[in-house]
Amino acid sequence: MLNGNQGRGTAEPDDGHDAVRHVCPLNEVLDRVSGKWAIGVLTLVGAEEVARFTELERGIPGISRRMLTLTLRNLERDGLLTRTVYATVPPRTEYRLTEAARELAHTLSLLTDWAKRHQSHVQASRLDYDDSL
Amino acid sequence: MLNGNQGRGTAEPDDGHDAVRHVCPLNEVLDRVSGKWAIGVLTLVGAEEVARFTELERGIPGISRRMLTLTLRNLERDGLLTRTVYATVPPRTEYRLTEAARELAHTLSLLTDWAKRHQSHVQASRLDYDDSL
DNA sequence: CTGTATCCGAAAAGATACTG
DNA sequence: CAGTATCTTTTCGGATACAG
Repeated sequence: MLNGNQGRGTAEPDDGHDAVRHVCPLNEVLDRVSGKWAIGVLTLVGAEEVARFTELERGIPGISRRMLTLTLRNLERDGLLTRTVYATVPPRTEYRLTEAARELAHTLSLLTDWAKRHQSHVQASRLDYDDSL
Repeated sequence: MLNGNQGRGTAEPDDGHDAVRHVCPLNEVLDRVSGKWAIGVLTLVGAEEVARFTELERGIPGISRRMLTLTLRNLERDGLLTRTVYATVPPRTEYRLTEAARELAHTLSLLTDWAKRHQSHVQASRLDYDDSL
């Protein structure tokens, strides 16, 4: 902890090169859920129980196919969701949260609570700060 | 929520341009604590109760002055820490967590718990995934 | 339908030098 | 001591085209 050089999350595959990582567990989690789309994907798959690619694409306005794929792959790699491919024509792929991801989602909801409790404080603080410039 | 186009955190000042933001509270929080150094700074200031600039610089190996400054400014702007400047020579600046930040830190510690509980699962999943490539 | 492959611009972070 | 200013590098994400 407090080791410095904590890598931030990325949607691109992670080589794990950054030698001084993997030390603070908290940054580890944050790496997993950071990235512009991870939370949205996690939340939607969780809400649907089981989700298909195009369904996610439609459910998350603004996401590109590339980013959806990248985000899904990273979450799968980290064991947060499973990917099941049916070799039919047309193909069908199903995504589901793992139990670990469901527990994570629960913990994250506590963070959401914090955000709701303090959102006016944060907003006011920003206005103050920006005005004082 | 699930609105798409959630901006990710940045250490650079945030203009708030990204029109479709500020909708999912969770992404709001994540924006605040993302950035490579935010958690480290938050944690160290919290541990010291009151911290000075150089103290933080020494306590967070690898951080540059620029990034320390940017990170501190963003946290201050969001009302997560206070900055008190004493116009002495040499100058002295003190940083403290706000109450909101202490509550945030507590919630984040629950995330850390998740990370510790699942870190072997995640690690194994990654090895599996990478092997299968 | 479920992806890949490329290329490109934007944004985050690092290096280095300078200052009240 | 506590920052700024500038420049460069690295990483992330968007756009577009193509494919099994």
